[in-house]
Amino acid sequence: MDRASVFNQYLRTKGLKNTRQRMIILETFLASASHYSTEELYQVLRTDHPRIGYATVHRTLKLFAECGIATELNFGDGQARFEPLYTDHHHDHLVCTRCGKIIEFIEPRIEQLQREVAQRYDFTVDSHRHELYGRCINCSQ
Amino acid sequence: MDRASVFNQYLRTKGLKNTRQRMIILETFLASASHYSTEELYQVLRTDHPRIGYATVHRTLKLFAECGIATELNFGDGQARFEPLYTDHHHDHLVCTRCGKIIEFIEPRIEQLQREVAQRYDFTVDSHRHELYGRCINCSQ
DNA sequence: TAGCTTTTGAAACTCAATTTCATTAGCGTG
DNA sequence: CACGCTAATGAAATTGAGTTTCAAAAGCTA
Repeated sequence: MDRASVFNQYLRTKGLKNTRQRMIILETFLASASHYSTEELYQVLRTDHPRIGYATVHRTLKLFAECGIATELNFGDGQARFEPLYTDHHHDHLVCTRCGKIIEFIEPRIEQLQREVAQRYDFTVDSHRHELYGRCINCSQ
Repeated sequence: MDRASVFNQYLRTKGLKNTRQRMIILETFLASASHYSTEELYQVLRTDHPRIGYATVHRTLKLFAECGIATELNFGDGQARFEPLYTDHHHDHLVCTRCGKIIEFIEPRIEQLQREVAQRYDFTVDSHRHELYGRCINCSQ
């Protein structure tokens, strides 16, 4: 089932409504280069849909996270960011502190070690954050 | 060189002043169980030093981070937290989302894999964040 | 289509972080 | 030690992302 269907089904089961704004935001969000903050997505939407309000964008992104088609990220710049979630391959992030570029990486051995660590402390992990900050190849001199 | 000396030397080289407030905040911060938010440290200080203002606590914690004796953490609860930095053993965190308990863990094999990942993308790492969120042993049913 | 419920969007509000600014306090020099 | 300069302090104001409010508009179900 694709992410649009997941979202629509989530709306239906929760008794929420399938509105024009939500569909436009969903479409734009899924089509976009990911890692948008609310403000950034709002600015992108303004071009073609100037009547859609910031609060609606914000609430809709929260809904995406709730229903599992997006994850909320925070890279320490004081703005929450969202990315479409691909359930079939978990990844973490390299964040360039100069140009803002975000690189996704997959490293199953790290995931495995995380499970080991959690077990060591009798800890039940629900989620994790793992980001490396520094310079991407273009920004290192 | 201990952390108090590092801070004092930092003040001197930057032409900043060694004030009563800064010394009190430093002492309380180093003596404390770590991972204080600004607000929490401010509340602790209020007991014995009610004249020290919130802004001063905030500015002083930022100074600690600047001079390298503390690191700024963010566990997604909307408040920055600070912990005294021990340069001799880097660690990451397990964060209990129910009781707020914070467990520090060390796993050199994860550090090593991080270096591998960075190399894979020609990325120069300056810092990283790695936190596992879930339930500690007391909070899992 | 009616009637009920949710959504929208503008504006207001929240809350931590940060800045402002007049007063106070370090600190180097004479 | 006092002078004078500079930085620090603390109360209050400001910022900015996030969230809530509320009257009007729109979706949904019968």
